Amino acid sequence: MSAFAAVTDDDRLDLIFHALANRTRRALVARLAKGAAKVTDLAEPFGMSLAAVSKHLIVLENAGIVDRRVSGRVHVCALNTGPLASADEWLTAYGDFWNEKLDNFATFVESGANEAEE
Amino acid sequence: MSAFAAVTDDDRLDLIFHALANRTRRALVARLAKGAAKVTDLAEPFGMSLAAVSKHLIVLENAGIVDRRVSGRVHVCALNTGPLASADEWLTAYGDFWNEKLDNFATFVESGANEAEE
DNA sequence: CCAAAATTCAACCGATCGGTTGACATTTGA
DNA sequence: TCAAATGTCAACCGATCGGTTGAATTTTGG
Repeated sequence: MSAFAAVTDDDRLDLIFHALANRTRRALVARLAKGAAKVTDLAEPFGMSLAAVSKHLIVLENAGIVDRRVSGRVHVCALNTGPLASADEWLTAYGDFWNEKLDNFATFVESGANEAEE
Repeated sequence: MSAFAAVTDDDRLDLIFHALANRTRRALVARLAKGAAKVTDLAEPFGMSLAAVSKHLIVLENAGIVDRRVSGRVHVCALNTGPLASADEWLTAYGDFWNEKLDNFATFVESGANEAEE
């Protein structure tokens, strides 16, 4: 609720969905779901430079999906499920009607759907 | 399961999460959750060109989130919740352990967490 | 028949993405 | 003490993003 530089829900969802829109970052999330790990170990399975994985982790961190604890020279990363829950809430808010109005396109098609015609 | 140009789950999730990583497109999804609509009507609330909204709709369509029915010169768009459900499944697969190992970072911190040290 | 409507297409633009490499700062351990 | 380890930073690169404008295409209605 700060007066300046207000961070909106849209800002947060932009960061969260963008962070998840990359398979390397999703793999990092999947890996971290099994437990905390340091950057070097996280980078090992991927065929790319450490710097590249480091940048991916920063993207996840900026989205709030990953927490980091620095102890000495090693950075230990861990999953923060809060933002994942936010994304999940957004999805279910606009998608959980797959019970009531399931497939509104099909119903639209057979109803003649004058609503959308000019 | 075609032999050539196999489309993987990662490919699909890339498209879906990318499509949702933009607030205009999320607003379009929110709008379409209330019912099918034609492109011009969908574009009206946004302060941008029709072509821009058209491109956003194509992104959503390529992700499978939006279906399109062309009747004459109007294109009627409708939500397809399938891909939203896929994204939801991914999220819950890697996030629903917020019951059992809730906040594995906190537990990691106080446990000494030799697992991740070198 | 023909102008207007609906929409995409094509070209362009600056910004961001996802990767690289090399330099840098800090910490560790022998 | 000092080399190796850990990780980020900075600069760079080509590709993609998100928007614009203007032209093209198709369909409609008078």
